[in-house]
Amino acid sequence: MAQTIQEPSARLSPSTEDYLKAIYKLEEGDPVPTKALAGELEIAAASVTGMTKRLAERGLIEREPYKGATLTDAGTKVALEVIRHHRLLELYLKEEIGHSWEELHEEAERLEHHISEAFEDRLDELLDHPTRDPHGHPIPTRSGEVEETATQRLADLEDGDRAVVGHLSDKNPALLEHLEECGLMPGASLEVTEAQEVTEAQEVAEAQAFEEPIAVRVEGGEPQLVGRVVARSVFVFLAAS
Amino acid sequence: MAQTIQEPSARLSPSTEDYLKAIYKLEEGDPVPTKALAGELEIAAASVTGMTKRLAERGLIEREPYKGATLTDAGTKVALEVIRHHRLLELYLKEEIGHSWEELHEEAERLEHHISEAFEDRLDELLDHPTRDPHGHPIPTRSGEVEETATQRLADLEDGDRAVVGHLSDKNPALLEHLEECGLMPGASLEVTEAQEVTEAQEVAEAQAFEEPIAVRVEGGEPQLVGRVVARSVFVFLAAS
DNA sequence: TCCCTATTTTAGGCAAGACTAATTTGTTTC
DNA sequence: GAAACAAATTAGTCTTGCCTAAAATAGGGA
Ligand SMILES: [Mn+2]
Ligand SMILES: [Mn+2]
Ligand SMILES: [Mn+2]
Ligand SMILES: [Mn+2]
Repeated sequence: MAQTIQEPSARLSPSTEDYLKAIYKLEEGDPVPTKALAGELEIAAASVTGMTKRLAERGLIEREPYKGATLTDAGTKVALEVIRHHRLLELYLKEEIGHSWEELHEEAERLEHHISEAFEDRLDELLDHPTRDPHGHPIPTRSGEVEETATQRLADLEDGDRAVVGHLSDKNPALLEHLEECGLMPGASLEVTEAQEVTEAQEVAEAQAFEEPIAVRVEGGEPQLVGRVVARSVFVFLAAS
Repeated sequence: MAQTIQEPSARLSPSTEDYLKAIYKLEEGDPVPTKALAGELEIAAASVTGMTKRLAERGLIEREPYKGATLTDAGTKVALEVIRHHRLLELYLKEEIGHSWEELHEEAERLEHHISEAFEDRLDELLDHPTRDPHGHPIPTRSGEVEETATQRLADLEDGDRAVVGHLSDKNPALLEHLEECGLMPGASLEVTEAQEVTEAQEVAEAQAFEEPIAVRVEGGEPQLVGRVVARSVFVFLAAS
């Protein structure tokens, strides 16, 4: 019970930060169950029980046995700081260092725990105070504000819909390569067209790779077919019709 | 005894890497005593005994009880890799990110353990395959070659000696600031002059800060007085007279 | 209401890396 | 050669984070 408040200078462990980040990602109003957290972190459930107890003692989360974990304000603050590090790093590694989609995530996943606040600030300046990472995820501000995120999937749009790409799933690097070639990058405007407008050769190729394609025209380009699996990993802001 | 050889892919812990680096730094032919290592790492001697045993089991060092530790070839390779990371990072942070002398060392000390080989290669390219870090320390090549290091101190030169600055002690950031103002940076050519050539006002100022100054003229500049303490932290290559 | 099952927690272990206190060893000195 | 002292090692603990196996619990379905 005696929730130990320690000096803020003490660096939290990478493990601690990853737990808080994972809870932040999974919580949507209600508490995150042990098993969900275990899945996200690829760790045994029993280990999560132990760790979350310690996090609760430190005042970073609230824990309801058999229910799940919720971030406290302190915990949320840490999570957002780590996410800010992660996303600034990803953008930096992509833009300035030239890392591939493949390398981006892993490198940022490690470095996010080890850069100083001064480094964070330098990156922010150097990148001209960016608001989105290369996947289109919002970069939290230093004070913890987060921009809105798209919830609609490209795969769920209908003929004639116009939209702007918000963000892309970052699960699969190969898919990101593909999307880059298609011009389906965050910020791109697009329109869902009729399937007929697409050439047959392309149709065959796409159909082999990914079933049930959707026809899309990215602004300034030709109409093209995009596989449903692919289109499901593209999140868009639907334009008011 | 059964010295476990493990797959090279397994990342070594920061702690392990710091031990190897410290042994590399302290060994000069003969084994590094427990106490010396404990001092360098700011860790209790008993802890060092325990850790060095484990390092020996892993084949990274050789350990002679009551004598000390020596790096094996495998251990040396790791030490040089970490040092390469450290020095590339220091240069990068100074040149591209704009870190201060103060921030340089600490940041590099952490990040050296966490960057990927791909990142290392990118830094190397971006910096145009540098051979020296901001302090003038040689950057080991990927294959583990290390350039020669200066051993003579500016403080020990005599009137009329000419020399080129090799490297600077990296203990004290404030001192590095001072040296930068004096133009005493790695690569600078200099000449030790007669004390009389220096103005009296400067003499007084310098004498207050650091006793028993030495008179130095850096190429392209005016003669100036440099405190003995300061001059002791500047290592030079003496020019053949 | 009772039982089944998935989830969660408890119990017990382990490795890494640190600590302090006690003991041993090596070395120097008289 | 014994005593004294410094250095090193051993012994015993601690914390963090992970594991597996066993026990407990919550909640839905019969
Ligand atoms: Mn991480
Ligand atoms: Mn991202
Ligand atoms: Mn280090
Ligand atoms: Mn250096």
